[in-house]
Amino acid sequence: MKDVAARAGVSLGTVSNVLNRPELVSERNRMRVLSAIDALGFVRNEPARQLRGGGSRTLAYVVLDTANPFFTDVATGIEEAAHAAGLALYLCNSGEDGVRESFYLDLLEQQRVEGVLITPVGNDLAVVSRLAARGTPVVLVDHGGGPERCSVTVDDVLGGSLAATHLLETGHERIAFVGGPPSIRQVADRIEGAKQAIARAGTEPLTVLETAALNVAEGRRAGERIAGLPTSRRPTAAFCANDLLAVGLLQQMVRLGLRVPDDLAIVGYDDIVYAEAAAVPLTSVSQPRHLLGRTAAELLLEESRGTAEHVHRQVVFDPELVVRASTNLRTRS
Amino acid sequence: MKDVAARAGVSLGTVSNVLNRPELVSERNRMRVLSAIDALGFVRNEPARQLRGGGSRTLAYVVLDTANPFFTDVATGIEEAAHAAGLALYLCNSGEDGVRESFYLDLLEQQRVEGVLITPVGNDLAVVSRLAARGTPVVLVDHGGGPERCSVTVDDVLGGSLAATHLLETGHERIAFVGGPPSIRQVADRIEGAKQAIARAGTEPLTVLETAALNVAEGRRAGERIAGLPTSRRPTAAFCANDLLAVGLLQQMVRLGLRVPDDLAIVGYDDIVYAEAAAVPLTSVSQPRHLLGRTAAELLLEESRGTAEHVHRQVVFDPELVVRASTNLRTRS
DNA sequence: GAACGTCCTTGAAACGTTTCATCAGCTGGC
DNA sequence: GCCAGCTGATGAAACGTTTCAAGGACGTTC
Repeated sequence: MKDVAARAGVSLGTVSNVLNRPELVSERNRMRVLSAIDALGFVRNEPARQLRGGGSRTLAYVVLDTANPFFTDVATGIEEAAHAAGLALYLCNSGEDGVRESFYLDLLEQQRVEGVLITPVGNDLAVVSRLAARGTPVVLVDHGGGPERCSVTVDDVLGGSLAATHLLETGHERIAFVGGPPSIRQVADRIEGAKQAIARAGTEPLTVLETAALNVAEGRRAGERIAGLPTSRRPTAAFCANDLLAVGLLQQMVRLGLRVPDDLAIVGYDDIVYAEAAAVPLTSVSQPRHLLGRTAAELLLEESRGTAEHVHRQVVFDPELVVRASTNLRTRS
Repeated sequence: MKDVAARAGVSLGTVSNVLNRPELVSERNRMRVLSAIDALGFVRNEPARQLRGGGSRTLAYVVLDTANPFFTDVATGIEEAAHAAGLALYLCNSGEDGVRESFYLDLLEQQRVEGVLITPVGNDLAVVSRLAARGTPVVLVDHGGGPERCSVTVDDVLGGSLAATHLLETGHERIAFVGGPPSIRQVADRIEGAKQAIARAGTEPLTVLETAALNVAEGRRAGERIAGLPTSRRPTAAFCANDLLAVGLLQQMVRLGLRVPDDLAIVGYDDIVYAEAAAVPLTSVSQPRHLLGRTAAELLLEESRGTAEHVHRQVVFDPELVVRASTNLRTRS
């Protein structure tokens, strides 16, 4: 910047004014400074700027798993809102690793970002609380955090209930839940919702087929277990904790010669793009991913800009059921 | 930091030494400083640190599209290498938007990151060149950029050739390519490779079914077109520019009552996790995504740390064919 | 007991901005 | 011709670190 000032024949302060309050500078000097900047290829030094001025104009989202399409859609929603407010968004991938998560949180705090959005790895929010206590605004995404924190979630109990209700209405009385481990809050809530709906209907209680993880391979394994049951005890419908499981389950059914939805109806969760693209398009519980992200970003902006007393809010969205061929007998070819 | 020094009863310099060269400080003072840091909840101010010291210990990857599993896998590879070198990785999503891309590049340059990895939006590398010319190390990912730049790519001509050769070897003589627009370098190269293989075999020339984009919906549309052809002119095999197209094509075939691979064999590209999970598991050309990312990060580190004369390298990986049921008659149920 | 090392600690300078009080030069009014 | 008021430019201070030359305390050696 010193060089720019020298080349334009003005003082340091004037260059700074051109950059920050151009209306205070005369036309002539503004031009000279701008052309000097251009000629020298000058690039503002953001760290120095921040040191003096404050704001970093940057938000960060610590993602649980970038490989999961659900989270990347949420991230897109966040970015949209951030961009509208003139802020940049950095994505950090914790990869479900608590150590990496806190590594990134430390870094972001040191970097003095304007605020942090996070889908935390576990249920222990100690690191997050520390961050917030020291003054960095934090919003939890797809994870509740009590009244002293902003959060945005989707009602998983309702989602479970929607799925089970739909299966009951299409005539199923023997329903299995496929998913796990139940220590994941989302899984537990979805089971709970399904159980409630079934209790209301008064039919046979929900069977839970626990899986070790929420991926395609586990879905296939669950498919083997279901197919191995005697017809009399085999469920006529399966509600999967997410679409990856549902896809695996569907694939295994086809392989073993069982028909979907005739022999087994399937409901997934998340409504990822591949759910519709499956050979038998999957009925799935859809979450407003985009809106989830956008709302989270807006809460964060509100918290970070709100001068003094900001009221923490916990926003809960409702999921929706998307019915497709995997449960709908009439649309079968 | 001043407060910490005061509370510990030492000078500023000593606090800094505890943080950066603890071996120079006496046991007693080190303890006092550390406990003062703890008590005060002191967090290093990274911008100030950078202003004085230099390095930002941060890399960034400007991703073309975070919703595409291919790129998130590449990102995972990058992160692994960055982490091993003690650096953090920020992900920025250009979302195939040139304006956003250059917004992020500017920001990263101002932020003085150690280096930038990028999968550029278009073929115009002007912004990238400017960045590099000013001294920020840049590595292109999945995009070639001439000898004056480091880049990491996969040989798409070879990939196209592998796919076509496999189809020829399994007895197909009427092969269609599904994909587009051909202005995308990857698409053009894959067509080129397939054409070469077919020319070598001397069979009927490749038909190209151009699509407007590389997604599932376009795949379904292509499926309609293929199914609509009279049997005598209908291809017996389709090579799709990526797996999303292949998934859509497969789905449409099933819907319209055509069998895969009997009536139409299908080969996809990218080998995304959903390729294996399709109801008829897809044969696909697999790219070493993880390795691609790791190598790119290593090149960047080499360039950013290499003191003076760094030789730009263009690394090209070979793709591999993964054969599954969508082309392999023998494994059909 | 003086001279010399070793080991720690210190204070000041520097990094590249922004901000702010001050000042120079003009214009216009009387 | 003088002064008030205004516009625009200026230089210095400040932001929170790191680094480095210099100095202090203490122990060892002759």
